[in-house]
Amino acid sequence: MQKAAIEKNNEMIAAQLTPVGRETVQDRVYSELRRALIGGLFEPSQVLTIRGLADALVTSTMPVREALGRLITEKALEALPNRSVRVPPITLERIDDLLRARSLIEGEAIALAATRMNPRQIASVEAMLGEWDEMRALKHKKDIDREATLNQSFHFEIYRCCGSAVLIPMIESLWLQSGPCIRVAIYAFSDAGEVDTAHYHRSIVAALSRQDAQAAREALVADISRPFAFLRDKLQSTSKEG
Amino acid sequence: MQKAAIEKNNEMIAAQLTPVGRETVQDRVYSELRRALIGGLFEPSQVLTIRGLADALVTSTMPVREALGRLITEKALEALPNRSVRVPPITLERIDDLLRARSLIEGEAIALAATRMNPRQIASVEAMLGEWDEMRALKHKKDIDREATLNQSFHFEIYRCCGSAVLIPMIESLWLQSGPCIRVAIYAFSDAGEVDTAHYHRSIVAALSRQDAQAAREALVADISRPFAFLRDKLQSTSKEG
DNA sequence: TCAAAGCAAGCGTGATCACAAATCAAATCA
DNA sequence: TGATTTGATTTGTGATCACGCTTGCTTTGA
Repeated sequence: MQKAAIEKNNEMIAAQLTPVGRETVQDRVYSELRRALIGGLFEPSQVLTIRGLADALVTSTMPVREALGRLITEKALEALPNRSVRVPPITLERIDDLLRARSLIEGEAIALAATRMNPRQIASVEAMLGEWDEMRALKHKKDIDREATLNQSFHFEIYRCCGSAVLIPMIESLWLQSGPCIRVAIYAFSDAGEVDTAHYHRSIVAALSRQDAQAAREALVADISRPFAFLRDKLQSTSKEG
Repeated sequence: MQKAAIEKNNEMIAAQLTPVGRETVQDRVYSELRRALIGGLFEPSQVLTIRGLADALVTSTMPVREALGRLITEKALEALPNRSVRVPPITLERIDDLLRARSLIEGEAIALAATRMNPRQIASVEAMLGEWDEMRALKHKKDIDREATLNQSFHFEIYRCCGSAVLIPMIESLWLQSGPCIRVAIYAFSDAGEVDTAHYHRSIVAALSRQDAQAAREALVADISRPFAFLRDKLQSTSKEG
């Protein structure tokens, strides 16, 4: 019986190769649409069609319609009575509603994380802060996409430490819902002049490293409130004009 | 121009007829699976197949697969790496996780509702309490399904008053996730002898009627903690035996 | 000239088929 | 006898087609 030898050979092969994964087309479509939504590539109130997306993503309609259905159930998209689907429009009530929910849930997640993060994990998110500064130093403005991605990684790296398999998907859903709104605010930001966003993130990391759950929660709420407050003002002024 | 006459005739017709609705097969399948999940008709860890459900619901596979996909994204079902889908199993961590999330979010919802409910709405949920007592008086035990339905109506009637279009879908998702777990506990309840559940609901209504948000939150948390705590003890004792 | 009817293109929905992966059972070999 | 392999059945996934609804434009009639 050369069972052991075969086993060893397989292990050698396994060490060289990297798993190819079994992602379905539907999963890729779903991920791509999520990315687009969080990244603000779609405008609020924009209507999406199955065939149009299928053409753009170079697949058939089948994976797209299932991905759209999933995004509708998590309120990232909206099903109109006409049976067409669109990106939810921005309203003042919705902005306040989203901010309240995010403060509540992400606040709880970071408070939990503050009591559970080990030094290794804290060092990891602290390192992201440095990477951030480098990027900012190099190209004074621009590259909003890269900054947004980094911001997302920063937040979820922390949230993952809260140890809740229930809260994290909810937070993802909230980011999905607020993505299109936030992006509108961010773009307006970069026109209106930069604000020191790094300051908030430093406060968060500082609170985490001394395991101060309450301070972490407050710093986080201040961080996520910023774009919402900006968007709120912008919306109110435009509605006055109209 | 007999426009006014035509208009009047149309109104008369509309008064007689009731809208026929435009629910798709997929929607019906989704609702039915939701009902089954919250009602605990499926056991934890039970595997569901598309064709099996399609046969049981007397449709084709298409509406079922889309409904399953939607339920998977809201974590009401679980996609295994084998690509089969099952009802999520019960674990101690999951129970604590769900209870924490529900206390947080439903607690916030009821606190908001406490400040916003008008006398009309309060009277409505108070009336449900009476209906409850009647049912309980008639058939001493039994009819758990009816009681569960009433309980669900009671809670969501309150939550709807919180005025948040973001929180309510999240609460629905949480009920969906905890449905199978809760049902296991409820059935064990009715064996172990009834507890006075009406007491908690009276406390909730009392707090709401004097607009005491904090008391309402505490009464609610006590109410939803009960089956979770019971289930928790049951799980711990069985794991000791095994 | 303008509103209403009619028509055509586009869309979502559901059914069916083809294919590949997984599962289970019988058959095979050591 | 017990582990392995082989083959048949079942399952999920994706593509395609047919049907009915919606929408926008043209045409018709007053």
